[in-house]
Amino acid sequence: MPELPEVQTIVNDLKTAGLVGATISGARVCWSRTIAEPSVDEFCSQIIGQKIADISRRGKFIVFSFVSGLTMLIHLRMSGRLNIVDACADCTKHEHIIFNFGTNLHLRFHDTRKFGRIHLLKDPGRILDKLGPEPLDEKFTQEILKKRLLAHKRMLKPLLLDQAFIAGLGNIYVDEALWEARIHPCRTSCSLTDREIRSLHRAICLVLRRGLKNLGTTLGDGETNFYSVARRKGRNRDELRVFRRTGEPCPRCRTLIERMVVGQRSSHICPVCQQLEGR
DNA sequence: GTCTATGTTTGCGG
DNA sequence: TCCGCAAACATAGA
Repeated sequence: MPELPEVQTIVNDLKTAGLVGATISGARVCWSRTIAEPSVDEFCSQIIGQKIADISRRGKFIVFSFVSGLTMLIHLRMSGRLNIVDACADCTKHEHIIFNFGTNLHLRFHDTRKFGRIHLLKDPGRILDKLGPEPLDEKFTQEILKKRLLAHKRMLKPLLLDQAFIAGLGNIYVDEALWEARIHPCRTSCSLTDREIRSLHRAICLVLRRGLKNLGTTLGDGETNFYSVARRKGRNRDELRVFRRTGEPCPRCRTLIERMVVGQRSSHICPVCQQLEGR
């Protein structure tokens, strides 16, 4: 599912495809709930003639900045995808929004589970300012992480998944980071030692950079999996140490990986490397 | 064919 | 403040 490395990969691919500088000539909305704001009618009329000045990422949002000053935010949620296809290509089953450029290309928003959302607005800060720090930004230091962890008394895993605490992490990379840092997901945020915080900070950066280098994580072959623009898969699955590896040996100590539910989310841990020990 | 787990976010109630 | 639960959906896999 698209987390920071997957969303960044999509943004990079959109830019490589040459979308910056292109002007949208119109949009067709096939599933209206995808458009979070404004109304579908307003969205379709306001998008006409918008020239793309930049494409970037904030947390798990794809950010289209237009020359006019308007911004389009796309959140893929679970199964959203952006495809650049020939304008003549038949419309496939889950293509909900189709952008035209007056060329032979289309940008199509494809979303099997229909949870993805698109905003078109003047002030993206209204949404983006609620997000926590960017983990790969140089301003995200150990000290910042420490200060934020100690400010809460919450279970670590749900806290790391909270986009207002830190932006861009999802279930896969949180499990991977906690394993790298040898910390149990049920630990309380304010109980971590300085050493553990330093380890966690490094681990978060490590697993995200690794995911990015491998162009994201595609878990299987299904429709709901991650694919970047042009349907390319990510190859980070082979690099995962614990996620969906229940019953396989821990790469560090060979103990079998266990699956447990933490904060209503499946979690994968090494019971020896990541102990709770009455903390 | 049926049942269940899945994963992101928001919102509600305790 | 924090937690659990449900909902928004369709699909994969048992």
